[in-house]
Amino acid sequence: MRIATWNVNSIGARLPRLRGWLSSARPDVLCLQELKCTDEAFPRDEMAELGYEVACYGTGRWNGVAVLSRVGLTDVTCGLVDEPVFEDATQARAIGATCGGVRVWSVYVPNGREPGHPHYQYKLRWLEALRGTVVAESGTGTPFAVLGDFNIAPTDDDVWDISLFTESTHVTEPERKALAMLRDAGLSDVVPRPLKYDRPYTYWDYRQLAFPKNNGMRIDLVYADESFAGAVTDAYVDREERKGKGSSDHAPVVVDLTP
DNA sequence: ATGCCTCTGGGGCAGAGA
Repeated sequence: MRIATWNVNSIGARLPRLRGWLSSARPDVLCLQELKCTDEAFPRDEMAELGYEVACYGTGRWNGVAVLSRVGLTDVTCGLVDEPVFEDATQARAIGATCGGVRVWSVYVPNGREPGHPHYQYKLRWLEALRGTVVAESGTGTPFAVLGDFNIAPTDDDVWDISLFTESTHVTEPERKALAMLRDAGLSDVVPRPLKYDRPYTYWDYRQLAFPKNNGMRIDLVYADESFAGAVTDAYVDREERKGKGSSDHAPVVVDLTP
C-alpha cells in the first residue's frame, strides 16, 4: 500500500501536474494541502477518472485540505476537536479519513508568520488541538498517521543553513516541543530518503534558485503510530516533482507499507 | 544545477507563503 502527502499550492494551478503524478506514482491514498479552492470547485470528476474518491475541506482563497483514495474512503472528519480560530474564523486545515483500513489525517499546520505574531500563538494552540486528536484516535490497532505540511523543521539538519533562521518560525523551541508532544503521544517521524544529496528536504522556495542550490527544508512530515510505522517498507521524497515549469514549491513524500 | 517567486481574487495590486 502506498500513501503520500503533497502540499500542491493550489489544486487548480497544479491539476495537470497532479494528474500526471497520480498516473505515474499511483498512490493508494494521497493527502493534499493548500488546495486554495472551495469544496464546490474541487476537480472531483478529474480525480474520479483516475480512480480516486475525494474527501475535501476547502473554503476558497487560502488553506484547504483533502484526502484522495482508491482503496475506500469512510469516516470523514473535517476539523480537529476544540480547534482554535484565527481572527474569529475556523480555517480549513485538517481532514481525517479511513482508507483501506488505515486512518489518516491530512493537515496544513498554520505558518506562524513570525515569533510573537498572533498567528504564531495560533499555530501553537492549533498543534495542541492536533495532539488531542492524536490521543483520541491513535494506538487502537488500526494503523494511524498524520501526514502533511507541519511548517516545522524537526531538527537543525532539516534546514539548509540554520544560521539564517535566528529570527524565524519553523525552528523555534516551542514549535519543536509541539512535535515532541506528538512523539510522546506515541507517534514517530517516518523520515524519507532524499533520492539526491544527503537530506530529505520537501520544500524549496521559488526564489533565488533555492531548488537548484538545494536550499530546502524538511517540513512535510509523516507522523505515524506504532501500527503504521511498523508496516513501513520504504519512504522517499519525490524531488523530481519539484522540477520544471508549473511545480509546487513542495515535493510529495511517499510512504510504502506492507499490504 | 535544470533555471533567478507564485498563487488567488478580481480586474490593480494586496496578502500569504516560510
